Amino acid sequence: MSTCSDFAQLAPLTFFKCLSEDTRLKTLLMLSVKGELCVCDLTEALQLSQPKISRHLADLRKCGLVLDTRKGKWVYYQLHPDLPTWARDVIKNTATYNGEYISEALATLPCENC
Amino acid sequence: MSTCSDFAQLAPLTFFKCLSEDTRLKTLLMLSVKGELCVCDLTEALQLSQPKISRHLADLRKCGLVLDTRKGKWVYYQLHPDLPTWARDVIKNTATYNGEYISEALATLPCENC
DNA sequence: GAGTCACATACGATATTTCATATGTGATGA
DNA sequence: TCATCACATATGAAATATCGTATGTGACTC
Repeated sequence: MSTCSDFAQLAPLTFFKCLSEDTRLKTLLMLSVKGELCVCDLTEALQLSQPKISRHLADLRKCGLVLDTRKGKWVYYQLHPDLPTWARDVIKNTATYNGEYISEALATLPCENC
Repeated sequence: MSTCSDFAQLAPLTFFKCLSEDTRLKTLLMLSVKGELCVCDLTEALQLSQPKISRHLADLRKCGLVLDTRKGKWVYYQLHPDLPTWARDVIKNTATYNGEYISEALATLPCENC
């Protein structure tokens, strides 16, 4: 997707473009459920190449949907704390009402608080 | 976008792909606010060519997001009554919290119940 | 039934997105 | 400081989406 350097408020179109690709959508839903995941978690859970995951995470970062935090060698991602409420709700509700869409991916993750 | 012949429940990815393009997103938000609009209303409000509007409406139809009803020479569109609640809520809340995104387009419509 | 209005669709051309592969970068540890 | 691990980015090719233009279709009017 196009680099979305939105300084202003998150534009709805920008937001939904981020949700319109399988890897990005699953990543956001999983982050909503799990709170925080590192790149290798996502690579493992979605069974995809590391560059592919990384590229989509970069898109989400540029649009302000996720926040990355380095902890030693690992980089952890979470939904951005400044996400507008309406957008956060879209992600949360989508995860809630479409459990089967991410259940398989979630199953491969170490069960921390599930 | 690809033709989405989803027999099953509306898949979240299919849904968000429909929302990921300017014309389609504005159309859905306007239908959410106005309830029902004909093709010429949308063409006028969005200032776009008739084939362009028509093509995007066809996409939304094929994905089951809108329902069309012919009334004489005119074809009226509405959000599909069978839309899952979570999907309908996404559209409604997006319209509510992003009024400025469609306000200009809405302003050109005859004011019926605004 | 000929003309017109409102809308749908077909067809290439163009633009955008996505991807695999290769390579770069920062942190850690020997 | 050299190697390695975890991750990011660059590049060009391939797939997908979008568009303008032309044309088709159903309903109404005369």
